[in-house]
Amino acid sequence: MDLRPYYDTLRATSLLQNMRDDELDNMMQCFRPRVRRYQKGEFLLLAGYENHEVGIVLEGSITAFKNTPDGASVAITHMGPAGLFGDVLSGSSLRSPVSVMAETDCLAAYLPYQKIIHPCSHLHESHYQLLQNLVTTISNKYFALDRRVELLICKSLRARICIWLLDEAERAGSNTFSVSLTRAGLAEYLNCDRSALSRELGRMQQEGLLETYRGSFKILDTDRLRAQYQEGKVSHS
Amino acid sequence: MDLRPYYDTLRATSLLQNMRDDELDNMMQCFRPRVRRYQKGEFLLLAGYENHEVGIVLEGSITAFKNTPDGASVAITHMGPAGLFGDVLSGSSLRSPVSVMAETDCLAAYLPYQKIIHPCSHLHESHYQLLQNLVTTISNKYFALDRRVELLICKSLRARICIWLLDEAERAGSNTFSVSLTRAGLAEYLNCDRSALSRELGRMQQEGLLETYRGSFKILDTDRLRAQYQEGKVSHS
DNA sequence: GCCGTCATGTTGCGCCGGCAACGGAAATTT
DNA sequence: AAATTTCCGTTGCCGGCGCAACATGACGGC
Repeated sequence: MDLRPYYDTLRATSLLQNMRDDELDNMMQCFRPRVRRYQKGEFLLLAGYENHEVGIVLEGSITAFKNTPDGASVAITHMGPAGLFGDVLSGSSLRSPVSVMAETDCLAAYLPYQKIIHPCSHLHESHYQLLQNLVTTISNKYFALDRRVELLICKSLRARICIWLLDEAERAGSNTFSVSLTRAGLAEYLNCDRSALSRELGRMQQEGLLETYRGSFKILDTDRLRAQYQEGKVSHS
Repeated sequence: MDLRPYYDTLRATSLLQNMRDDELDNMMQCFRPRVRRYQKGEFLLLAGYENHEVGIVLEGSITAFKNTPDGASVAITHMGPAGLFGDVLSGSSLRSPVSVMAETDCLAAYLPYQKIIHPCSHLHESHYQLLQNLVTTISNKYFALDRRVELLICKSLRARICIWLLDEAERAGSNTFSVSLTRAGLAEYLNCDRSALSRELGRMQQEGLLETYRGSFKILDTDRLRAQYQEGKVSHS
């Protein structure tokens, strides 16, 4: 299948960013990516299986989640076009801890990992870039997870909220920002009960630390937030 | 410096495993690794700085830790000869979240990341292997961290202990195993209070789930352990 | 309009687990 | 072997937060 119509999408991925058309031509010729269309609800990747392809979302959106052993499932990420999945996994020989499902009807392309890691004899300069991008992508996912751990080990809910607020404000580059997360979603990320989150946010508003309505937040006192984060850290004796 | 005396150590790393002598010769010639000796207490890597080398411990041992903003520090890992550090970091443009310090007098070699990712023109087959190893190494670190998150999001201490026990038993390939962790260390990993850990382990012994003395553990009822892990998962509503 | 659904706030109860303090065993030092 | 330090278990206290239950308002479909 000809992927030219999707070159802009490909270039939007962290793996293939800034690649020229002719470079992409070469790569696609070399990789011969598998392309498949999925209906909403179909699985693109099943937990428990090995995987040796890097998936790229071309159209529609997908969701990744873990199956908890009792049958329930916990959402991990949602991704739209230019989203990458299976990237970390394909470099490992482990079985996938996550499943990936089509959130809407969607289209995905798969690059064989072996071809990425073991480029064909007539190497192009761009292939080095691809390798570097792969490593960078995985590394960045590692650090994102690391940040999550940093958050999770905080013993007080207040501290976790503070971290999240400060992080989010930094990302937005402003003390006022809004997110698409629902309260329940935020509670899940912060690993706490939804009502407890509401309660704590309420308290923090009373104390004049911030204002919030639905998905929008406004930090009023950054310094005090930072201070409160220190207190509620780990300590455990 | 001639690294031949350390080839066996190099081969013990996940990065350079199974490389033949002549392959290592070629690589060392290509990489010209920096080698440095450190005294106990010296820093091999400082938090807050970028890093673009992969460090390999040749002699002695090192420890990696995070500086918490209030000056304290939390240990992350200890590594002896053939340990790798800075590997995930070097692929990213981020500043290091961890510092690495010499735990004893030690010797370390550094491979320049750019040379690893961007092999010289006369490519050797072994270099592809190296690249693959690099990706695999980073991926594995990712999944180790992922496992940690899995553990941390369990709301009950009991569930966290169960996961840890089951994981450790699987790793040991036996229901009886011992670890070098101290109780305090285990408590830190499980993100709980040391006394709370003792209390819970005591209860679990009373219930006939396991026996433990110091660093040695013996699982008596794997099934019940697994069942208890299910109950104390996330749920949050 | 009316009704069902979903997102959010609120509140009382109860318990898990953090914390501090102590005592004893084990390991290490002198 | 005495002394010192580290490690581990135990226990009482009580506060944070999970949990369930309910109320409210926003949204959308009929």
